[in-house]
This record gives sequence, C-alpha cells and structure tokens, in this order.
Amino acid sequence: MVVGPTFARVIILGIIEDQAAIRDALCAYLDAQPDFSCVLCAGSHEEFMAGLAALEVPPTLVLSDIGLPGRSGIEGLALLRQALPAAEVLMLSVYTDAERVFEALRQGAIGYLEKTTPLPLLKEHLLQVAAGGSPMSPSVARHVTRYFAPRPANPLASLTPREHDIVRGIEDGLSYKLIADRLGLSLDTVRSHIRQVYRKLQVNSKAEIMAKARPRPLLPW
Amino acid sequence: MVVGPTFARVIILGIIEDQAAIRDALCAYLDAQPDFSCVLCAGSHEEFMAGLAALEVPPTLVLSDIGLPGRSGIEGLALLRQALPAAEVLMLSVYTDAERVFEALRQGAIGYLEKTTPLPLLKEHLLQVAAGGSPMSPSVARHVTRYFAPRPANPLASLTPREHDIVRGIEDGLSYKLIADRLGLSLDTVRSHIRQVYRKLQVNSKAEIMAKARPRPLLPW
DNA sequence: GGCGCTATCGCATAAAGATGTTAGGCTTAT
DNA sequence: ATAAGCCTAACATCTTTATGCGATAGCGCC
Repeated sequence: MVVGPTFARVIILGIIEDQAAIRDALCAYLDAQPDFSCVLCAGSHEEFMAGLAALEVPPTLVLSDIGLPGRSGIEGLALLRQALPAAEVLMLSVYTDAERVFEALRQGAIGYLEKTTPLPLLKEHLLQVAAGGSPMSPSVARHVTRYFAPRPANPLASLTPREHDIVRGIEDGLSYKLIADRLGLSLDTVRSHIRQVYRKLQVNSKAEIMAKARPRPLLPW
Repeated sequence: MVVGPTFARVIILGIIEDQAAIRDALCAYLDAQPDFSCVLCAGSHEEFMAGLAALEVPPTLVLSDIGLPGRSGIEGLALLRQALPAAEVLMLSVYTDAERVFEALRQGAIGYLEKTTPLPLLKEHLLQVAAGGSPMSPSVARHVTRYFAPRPANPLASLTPREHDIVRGIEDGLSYKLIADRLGLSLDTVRSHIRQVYRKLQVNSKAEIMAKARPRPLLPW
C-alpha cells in the first residue's frame, strides 16, 4: 500500500469569472484534467448562486474572480461560504492590492492568485488546496509579510523584560492584582512598572497600551 | 527598448544551512546560475555572522535554515537583519508549524519555503523576491489564511449596533468620556451600554473586552 | 394596547487604575 | 568606583471604571 498524496475523488470545481474568454479557457482546461470536474461556470456571483440549486453535487472548490459586475467577488464571498460551508474559495484577481487581499482573507478565502497565473501552474495550485495548502502569489504574499513584519521603529523595543511581562499581563486582560499574582510581585511593584511603561510608550491607560500594541487590526471587529 | 522584468545585477546570495550536503547542493546549484552569486555559505548562524566581515560585497538575499545548531534561524533573524538592513531573508525549513512561521514573519522574513522545494523552483522563488514578491509554500500560507479567517462563531455577533460603537471605542483605547464625546452621548449612557455589553460577553472590564475581542494574536506586542 | 428590546440619562458607591514621590539592592558598563 | 539602568516596594491622592437601581421614550409586533 502506497502512502502519499492521492486524490481518490476528483475535485468538484465551480468558477465565477465575468470575461467569457477567460472563463471558457479555465473551464475547458480544468475540466479536461483527470483531477477536476467543473460543474458550474458563471459570469457573475448572482448567476453562480442561482445555479447552485440545480446541482446534484456541489462544488468543493470555487475559483472566483474579484472584479465582477454586480456583487464583487469579495462581497459575495461571505454568502458563498454560507451556501457552501464545506467548499474552499480561491480568489483569482488582477488586483493584488493589500486592501483586497486582506479583505478576501478575512472573508475566508483559502488563497489568492494573480489572474496571470498560467493554467498548468493554476492546476498545481488547485491541487495544493486539496492537499491542505493555501496558494498565494508572491506579490500577494508580500502584503502578508509586511503585515507581520515588525514596525521599523517599534516603541516596545525599549521595554525591559520585566516590563514586557507586565504588558503581556495587560494584554491578557488581567487586573494589576492578577498580574502581581502571576508574576509573584506586590501590587505596588506592578504599578511601578506600569508607570515606567506608560512613560516609555507615551500613554496613560491600559486601554491605550492594548490599542497601541496592536494598531487596530484589519479584523472585522 | 524593451520594458520588462530584468535583473541588471546578479543577486548576491548568502546561505545558512547546517547540513553540509544540502548546503553544498544549494550553493553549487545557485552559484552556477547566471542570476546569482553565492558569496557566503555557513553551517551556523554564528559562522555566517562572523564571515560577513570579510566580504567586500554583502549579500542582498540570505537563504536561512531554521533548525540550526546553536542560534536558531529565527533567533538569529533579528541580528541578521540588523547587520544587513538592506538584505532580504528567506527562510527555508522542514518545519511549517504556525508557531515558527509567524515568528519568522514577525522577525521580518520575506518569505518561508519548505526545504523540500526543488532547486529549480527555489531559484524561481528567489527571483520573485528580487521582483518584489514573497514566496511562501502553500502549506505555510495556510497558516496565514487561518490567521485572517473570521472566527466561526463570534460572541460579538449578539451586540446591537450601538453596543458595537461602544466596543469600537474601547478597542481604540478611549476612556468612557472620550467615547461619549465621539458618539455624542452622556457619560452615563456609555456606562449603561457597557454594562449591557459586559453582561452579554460575560466579562467585567475594558481590558477583558479587548483581550476577548482579539484572542491574543501571535504578535509579540 | 401591552410586551420586549433598544437607546438614552441620572445618581450613588465601591473597586480598580493612574500618577507623584521616594528608596534600597543589584547588575553592568565606563 | 561611580554612574546608569533595572527590579523591587511603599504611601498618598485623584481619576476612571464597574455595578446596582431607577427612569423615560421610541419601535416593532401580535
């Protein structure tokens, strides 16, 4: 018995793409592959959603453009994932700006590829999704690395280890008392450190620390 | 005159990899490419740092393993980026766990590839770095998509619009007074809403709200 | 119309947090 | 060895939060 990445069942594909030429090319190419079966190709999100009802087997992987007429690929993503909770959605777009990339990821896209991706490579990417991966064009991934990369001059760098402990406690939502307990300090010592932290970071409340620590993430709340 | 992605100068490479066989293979293969010049191949981070001084041209791109003897690739990343601010560092690892991936990205890695990446593909990835991309193996990128994907059932869903306004204010690090000003409410009204929010979310402090709203990101601050 | 829910506001009190000042012991660098 | 920085701690004071108990008013709903 051979152990390895195998795809017992074909991947049921759905495609949303407004440009007929591209849509047809995608459909034709992928459907011709032994690993894929394209069951629904639509020119708009609305059309795709409408077409879902008639299917006996729902797609397990949807390839969606972003720049669509009517409801955009991103706007429709939430609805799509609601209608097909088990399916993964891979975005395919000419746009690779940070705004759209993050919005798509927030809405649960499993990956984000440039539209210029050659068909054979796209096929590989789709297989990788099935294998538990998240394909992402390098230019798209760059936004991600920037997001995580340390701010050039981060003010927290000047904090001592102990001060970091205190900040960590604050970020965990603990009271001074609990921080003191956790670190085995007196309440006044915690106060003392916190004062120092406030001076260094130019703030004057726990809430500001937390807000400053992570400058308003792009998350939907 | 042709417009297109051209690489006028070769990419100056540095490599840190403890397994001699792999290190030599990388070095040999890449150095043989017209686009690359490998100027420093080291078996440990310490060795690499020491070797930097003797170079007349510093690397512009460093390929670093993570599982190194002595200082790990991640521990050394900060030092490396300090010593070579202009260089990009691409991590190459057998480990693709979320912990290490995020830590590497936080420390400023420009990309993260699996060690199993075939050499020709690796070469492509390196070129993509030079072209402004961030190569990332699909299995690595999966962690990223998970990070951004919406929490399945978020308790904040039950909050009324007004209550959301209040929570937003809290997350911005504002005091009750400032929230009241921002929303044009009285201080007592803000208190009132906050009480309601606390009941719904089962917390009893601003700090807990903030800690709960974003369940401790993996960021170091 | 009455019921539930939201949004608004007030008062009061106790707990938690913010801020100033001071200070001893310890390590590290000059 | 002198200075600098860190960790610890105490006391005092004032501000902000947390929480209980009301109250009025609008809105949709059956």
